[in-house]
Amino acid sequence: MEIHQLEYFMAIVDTGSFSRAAEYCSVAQPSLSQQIKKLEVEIGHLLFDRLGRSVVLTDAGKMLIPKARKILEEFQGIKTEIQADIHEGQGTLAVGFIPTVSPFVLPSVIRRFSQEFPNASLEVHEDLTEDIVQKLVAAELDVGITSLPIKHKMLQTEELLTETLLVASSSKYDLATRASIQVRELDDFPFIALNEVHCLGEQVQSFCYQEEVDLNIVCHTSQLSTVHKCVAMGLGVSLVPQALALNDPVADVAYRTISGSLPQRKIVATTHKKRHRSYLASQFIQIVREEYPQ
Amino acid sequence: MEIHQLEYFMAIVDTGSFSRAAEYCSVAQPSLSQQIKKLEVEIGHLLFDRLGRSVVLTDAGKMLIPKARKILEEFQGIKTEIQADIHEGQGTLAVGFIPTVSPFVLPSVIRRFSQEFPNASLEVHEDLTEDIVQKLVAAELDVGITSLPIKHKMLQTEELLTETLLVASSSKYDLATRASIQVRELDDFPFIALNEVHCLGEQVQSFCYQEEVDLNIVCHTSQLSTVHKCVAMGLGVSLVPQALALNDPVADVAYRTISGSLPQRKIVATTHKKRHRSYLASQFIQIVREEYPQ
DNA sequence: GTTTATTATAGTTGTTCTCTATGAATGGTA
DNA sequence: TACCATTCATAGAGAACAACTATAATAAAC
Repeated sequence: MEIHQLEYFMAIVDTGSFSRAAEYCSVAQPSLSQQIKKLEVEIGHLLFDRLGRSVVLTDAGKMLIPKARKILEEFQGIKTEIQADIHEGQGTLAVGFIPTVSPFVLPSVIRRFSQEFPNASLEVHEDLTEDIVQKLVAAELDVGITSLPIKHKMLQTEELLTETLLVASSSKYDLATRASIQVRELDDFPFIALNEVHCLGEQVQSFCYQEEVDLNIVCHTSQLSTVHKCVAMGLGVSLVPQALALNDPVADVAYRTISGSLPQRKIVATTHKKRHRSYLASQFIQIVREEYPQ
Repeated sequence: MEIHQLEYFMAIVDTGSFSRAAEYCSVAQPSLSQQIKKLEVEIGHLLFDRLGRSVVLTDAGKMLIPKARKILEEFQGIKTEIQADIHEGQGTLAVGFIPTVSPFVLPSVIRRFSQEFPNASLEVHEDLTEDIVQKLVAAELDVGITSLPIKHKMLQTEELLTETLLVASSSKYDLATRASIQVRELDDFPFIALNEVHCLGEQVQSFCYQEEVDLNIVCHTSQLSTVHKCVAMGLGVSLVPQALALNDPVADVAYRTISGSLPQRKIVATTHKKRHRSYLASQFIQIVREEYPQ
């Protein structure tokens, strides 16, 4: 049973004749006769009685009408419905954020995305870079908001912004009031370090290694907010993302730029090279770009 | 867009791979790839992202799933549903009776038919032979219960029974008590004639013409029941179908057989030669055969 | 790096749908 | 009655399309 056979059938029903139906369907009349015959054989009943001058439906034919009409309508609808669904932002989107980014952007991004695409279903994961990479490769995530470097050969990155790392220091230390801060000076103060499972922790460490600064680490913690609190309590200084300073500034803490070689991280949208980037994904990335505190 | 394309699509969705889907559908994998590509082109969106090792649905693909599933289910159902409908007596049947038959058979036939085929839709027409013939030819009726002759070359008849016409006479006339009645004797009594628009009226007339009986007609009426009442009132005698005597006997009327050449009419089921006789039609004819008073 | 698994591409084969031409039958008309 | 017009069915040729085989390209696993 084929679609065009049902189309021919309904054309005959509507026009009341094989010839007129053939014209309506833009095929030769014998083709139509042949296809109807095939349909009749498959269904096991005659659909029409051929009276020579006219054709009339058999009971089986009458029973086929509503079923054929329904299927044809649905067929008709498929293409346009999918276009419409995509156009009106239907769809699902699974995104991942690294924990050193999500607190500052997730709330506003989710709010805007939900407003702009109320029909979409958004699924947000907060994971370490490694897990995000793995999920992107496995297509469990559509977009990952991470920081460079992303090394997997199946993934591609699109730069969103370059975020400066600021020295955060409570007023307890004179760093907070220094006119300019050199990297080398960091080892004069106790340092609150983020655990290296975070890419940010790794980045700070490698930055200091490059700059030949031997940090005086007094505390390792696995959450950036804990680092922040420790700094606020005057337990030490740290290097924190600019977004933290912009988003959650604490009264007694100064956020200062380092002179000379600037510690930075690149925030990127990571996607699978081989996967088609959906409209929702593109829009989501654009929203992150716009909502990222700068 | 074709059915098999949707089948291939769903097979890939279910198996998670082109290769496994190809095996499942018993086609070569390239055929499947090709058909999916055609489907994607027609819909205007990729349905799957090919990641090499695995394939994952795009948004468009996800949207297609419920629609494809629905259509395939309906397609699956069509054939069996029509078989089932026919088997359980679904369908419509339009039948016609001539007025000189319907009073005696219609009620019991309709009752039995409705009991045996509660899902069927029965449409009963009561018409003169001429109209029944015309409607049968135009396929407005499926079966006509008429009396011979039926002359139209597009129609065929199936004999149900041969019905004897009886002399009906009230006790007012000695016909009622005569041991045997000869045709010739009919002209000794006033005769109540049925109008010749009825085939029965025509048949009585031609019978008498053949037998060279010159009827003494005192009344023409267009309803058999009126004839009957006139006879009961003693206005005259008449020739009436046996079924009338069996079904609606009146106390003071005798129904006698004519000796010698017997006036008869053949009751037949008339159908269109070129039309398929439906199960319901066959069953209906059988019911009429069984329920006809004899 | 090699192997295995998977999809895409190319070219050929085979099926099937469509077409033209013609036949058969009905219904109306001279 | 005979003829003409209309309509559906049949037959055979051609075209379109889907299937196949073989092979390439790619990614994941060892």
